[in-house]
Amino acid sequence: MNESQLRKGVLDLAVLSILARGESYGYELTQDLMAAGFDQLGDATIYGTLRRMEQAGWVTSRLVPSSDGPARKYHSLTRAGRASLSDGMERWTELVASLAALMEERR
Amino acid sequence: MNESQLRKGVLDLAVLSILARGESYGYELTQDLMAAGFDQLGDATIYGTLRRMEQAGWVTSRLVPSSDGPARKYHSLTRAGRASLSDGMERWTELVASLAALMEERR
DNA sequence: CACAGGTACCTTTCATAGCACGGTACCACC
DNA sequence: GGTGGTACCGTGCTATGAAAGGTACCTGTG
Repeated sequence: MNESQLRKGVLDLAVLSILARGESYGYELTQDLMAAGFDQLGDATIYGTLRRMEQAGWVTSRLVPSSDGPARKYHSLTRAGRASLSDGMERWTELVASLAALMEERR
Repeated sequence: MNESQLRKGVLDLAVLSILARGESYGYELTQDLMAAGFDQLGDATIYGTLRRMEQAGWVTSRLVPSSDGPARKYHSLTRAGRASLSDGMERWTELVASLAALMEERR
């Protein structure tokens, strides 16, 4: 059970949560997530996640040129993305509760 | 983000937690887990998990014939399995905290 | 000017885990 | 003898996190 397996699926929730605070771009998201405790997070993981989310209609993106570096691709939540976040948070909470119950009973 | 993705990695923790209460077998584990809130859990998932755990040295198994049904394969935690559970619980707690922080800040 | 380093994005490829599906086999009961 | 519950297993599919590599922009510094 390596760390990466634990992260599976949870990462979507983390990204959606950050985007719910306002638009962001891949590089910044990676930094934010690592600062939030998601260690050893490769940037390719985030870019893949964002691409999937855009295909699913959860986020939209716009390319914004920058004068002091490469262009940034800003992503914002759509209505569907917000719905998915609510839904995911609910199931996440249930999962946490289920596991907490199991771990509590252990001796 | 389907339910099964959320479960990735988490299932190991759930199985280890149950086994920490005492030995059990695949079929019973499946029942217990579904009762605990892990809906739509296929039995193949559990058998695969147990097989991986045995290969990893986290559990041992013994086949016990039954007079009122097929033989059962009982699994118990090894010392390494117990260590893995402790470790996993710690990282799980951290992950839950990280995500809680992210979800809280959302508007 | 060359080049290192930070920023920012992307693609290809791989390993893994959950799951659907199908199969085997034992036992009890009607 | 057929149905239903118990109990196990193998094969193939799919999604996803991650490694590895590549491109390109800009700001220093030598």
